[in-house]
Amino acid sequence: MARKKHDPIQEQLAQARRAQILDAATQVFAEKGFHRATIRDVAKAAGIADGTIYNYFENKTALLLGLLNRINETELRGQHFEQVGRGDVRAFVRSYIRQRFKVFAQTGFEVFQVLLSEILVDSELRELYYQQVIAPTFDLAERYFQQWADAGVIRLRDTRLSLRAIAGMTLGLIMLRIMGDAELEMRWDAVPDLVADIMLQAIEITEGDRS
Amino acid sequence: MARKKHDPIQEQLAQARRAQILDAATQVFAEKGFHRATIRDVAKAAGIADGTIYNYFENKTALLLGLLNRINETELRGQHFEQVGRGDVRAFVRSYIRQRFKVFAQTGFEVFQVLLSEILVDSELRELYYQQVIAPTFDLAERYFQQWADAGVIRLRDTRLSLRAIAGMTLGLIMLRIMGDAELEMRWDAVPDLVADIMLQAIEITEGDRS
Amino acid sequence: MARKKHDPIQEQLAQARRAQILDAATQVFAEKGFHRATIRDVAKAAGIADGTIYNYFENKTALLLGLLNRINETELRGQHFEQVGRGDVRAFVRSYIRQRFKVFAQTGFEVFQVLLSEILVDSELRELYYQQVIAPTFDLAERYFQQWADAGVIRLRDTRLSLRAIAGMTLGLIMLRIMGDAELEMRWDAVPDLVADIMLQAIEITEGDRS
Amino acid sequence: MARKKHDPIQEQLAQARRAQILDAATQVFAEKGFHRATIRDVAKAAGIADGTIYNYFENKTALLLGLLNRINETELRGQHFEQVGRGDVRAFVRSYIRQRFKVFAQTGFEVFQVLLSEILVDSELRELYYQQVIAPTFDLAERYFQQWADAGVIRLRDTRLSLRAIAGMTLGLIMLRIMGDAELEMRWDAVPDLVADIMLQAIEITEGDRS
DNA sequence: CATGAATGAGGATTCATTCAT
DNA sequence: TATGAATGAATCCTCATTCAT
Repeated sequence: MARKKHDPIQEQLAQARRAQILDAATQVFAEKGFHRATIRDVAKAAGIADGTIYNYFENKTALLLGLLNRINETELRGQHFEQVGRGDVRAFVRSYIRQRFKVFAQTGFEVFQVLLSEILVDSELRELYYQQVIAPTFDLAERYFQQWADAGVIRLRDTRLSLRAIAGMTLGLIMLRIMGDAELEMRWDAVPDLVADIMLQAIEITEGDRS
Repeated sequence: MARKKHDPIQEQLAQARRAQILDAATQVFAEKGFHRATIRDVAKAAGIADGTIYNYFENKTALLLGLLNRINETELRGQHFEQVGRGDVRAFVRSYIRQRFKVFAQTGFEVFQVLLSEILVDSELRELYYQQVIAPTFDLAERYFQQWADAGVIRLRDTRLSLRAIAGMTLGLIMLRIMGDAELEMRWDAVPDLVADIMLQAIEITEGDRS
Repeated sequence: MARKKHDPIQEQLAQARRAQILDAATQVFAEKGFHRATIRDVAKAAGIADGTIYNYFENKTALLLGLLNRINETELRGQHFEQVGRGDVRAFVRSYIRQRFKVFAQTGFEVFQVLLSEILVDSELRELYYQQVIAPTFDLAERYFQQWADAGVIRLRDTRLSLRAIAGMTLGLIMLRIMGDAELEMRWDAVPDLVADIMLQAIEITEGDRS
Repeated sequence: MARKKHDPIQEQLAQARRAQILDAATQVFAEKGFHRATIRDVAKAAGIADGTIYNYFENKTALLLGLLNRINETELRGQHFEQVGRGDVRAFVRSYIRQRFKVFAQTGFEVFQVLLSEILVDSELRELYYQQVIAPTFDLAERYFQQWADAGVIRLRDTRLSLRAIAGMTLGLIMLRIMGDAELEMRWDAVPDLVADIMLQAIEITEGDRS
């Protein structure tokens, strides 16, 4: 009668099972869409019984939230990065953008496919995603930009809007790629630097910074 | 029994009814999502009976295709524009971008909300959308850019990819707006010119053109 | 496009269908119990499709409430009787009890079987039943008894409790019969008068009334 | 491996566990009903794991039978009483009825709630209950009554039916109380004597016996 | 014996679609 | 054409039961 409730081994097993289920859900949802995919599909993909899923997730919707949380964690791990950039704005921006794209690649496009799809038509999920993922990123970035603008390192007419344009560019590129654009699929590696370049042009770095 | 099939009045009525149903579908799908929304929801929103919908659309999926076709038509009407721009690249780009955003506004964000959502997880629809809407736009734009590049009016390292970046920016901004970004909602009117500016910077117009 | 919503013919058809479903539900529930019986069982017994039931009843539980309401209506129709008894207490009581048993017979034992079973373990239904069926009966009866007691026609130490004893006797006899007591099944016709007799003895009618 | 099977200590422990489980089952079943209550509910209420229940009971239904058996045992212990009454019929009846109610109180109303509910819709359980609990009681009582009737101590037109009326009264009062009748709950202590009185009136004790 | 994760059959409910009126 | 009642396939979820630890 070993007390199992808070046994760290049990806890690890449970976490592994959750991950296994979420992986299966990602694949299946990306393929058939959240609604067309059945719990049985997910269970089969995970190699477990239907009912088992409910030992780890309240209901089908909770699987989506599970995916969202996972993204959050990945994002947060990615954010540790902040410190990296000091000194050179150009270097910082390039490095930051690259970092972002690395995080996306880690997360996997399928997850975005699934989440974005639902986010578009589920207002609750939408708000959750916006609050937990989009807004924090914007806030962080805005602070940086403002700092640089105040220091005269960059010139930027409309920080908030420009920021959204860049973020939108990234999001849109991901969507276009998901939509199957051959060019993007083929040359995805070139994308981060392109985005960085466009961004750098947009923020008009002053000469003084260049030297 | 007068043959009603090709009666132009009948035809007009039918078109009106189709439009009425698609409008209702757009509203309902945007609110609840394609799958969560029922045919009954659509029928109620349209003020007709469930069965009536099936006199105008094969099945539920056909409603989505109906929306897609409508977009196509709007887009095509928008494309008439082509001729407008000659002469000045700057003016042309600004005018083109404005035109695009006007078309989006006409189409209505809800339609994108619905279509994009399904496009992300329905490969058939995705291909249809890509072939019918995205690809033609890219092709057209590419031709223009190449033309200018060849004429030395602009300098562009990577036409195809840059193009996708700009298109992605537009798409991404629409998505961010759909997601409820307050800044974008508030200042949507300023967005087209911002996009145009960033685009113009990206394509590095040569000095000669400016004078 | 005859407006069907409030068409009295449609209304009648709907009522008939509801009755048909409730009849089927009664049979099936009585046989297998509310929980063991499936909606499919009920549908089959009613000769309709599963889904059709949901056009007339919100859910499975609503079938129970439907049965309860039906009892109410039968009871109320039975209560019209009130006027009957005047003058002689003995005659009144006998006639009243007989009337009650007639109503029970009309309602059918199966309905009680089903309802009582659930009432015992479903507090909501229990309260509903008590408020709608039991309490009104008690109130009415109490008023009569009190009236007679005040007029000195009967002697009764404990009106409220005695009343419950008599009502309990009736209820209990029904239960014993449902339980399959052979004696009661065989001689059910003799039961009303027996109950009336015991009741009459219990309320000790004074001599004056007898003459 | 000491043989545990017939170890009296083990046996006692097992009995205790069975009792513990049945107690939990009674509470849970009474609250939610047999079907709505889950094995997990019972296990939690008993403070043990789901699986453990199956070491003591074949399946969920066996829990009901376990409750029934328990009632039997209580009843049998109560029946020891028989001897008490000799001599005076009045005293005997009062004492007997009181005894019955004491047994009911011991058993607990919840158990009746649960069992009666299922008995009403489960024919197997119904027969079991009738054969094991009701019938023996009737048989016993009938013999007494017949004996007294033969001895001329009481006058009774219809022994078997009257008996059922009295038993029904008891059963019905219990049901009314379960149904939440405030009067009965408040004055339950007065009930046994009331029942006894009504019963005594019903059997018309001859004068000779009174002196 | 005790545990509780895993199982998967079973059932309530929904909803796209049909069709008689 | 319009209607909306009827249909029944499809699916989410529950939960009794098993069994490896």
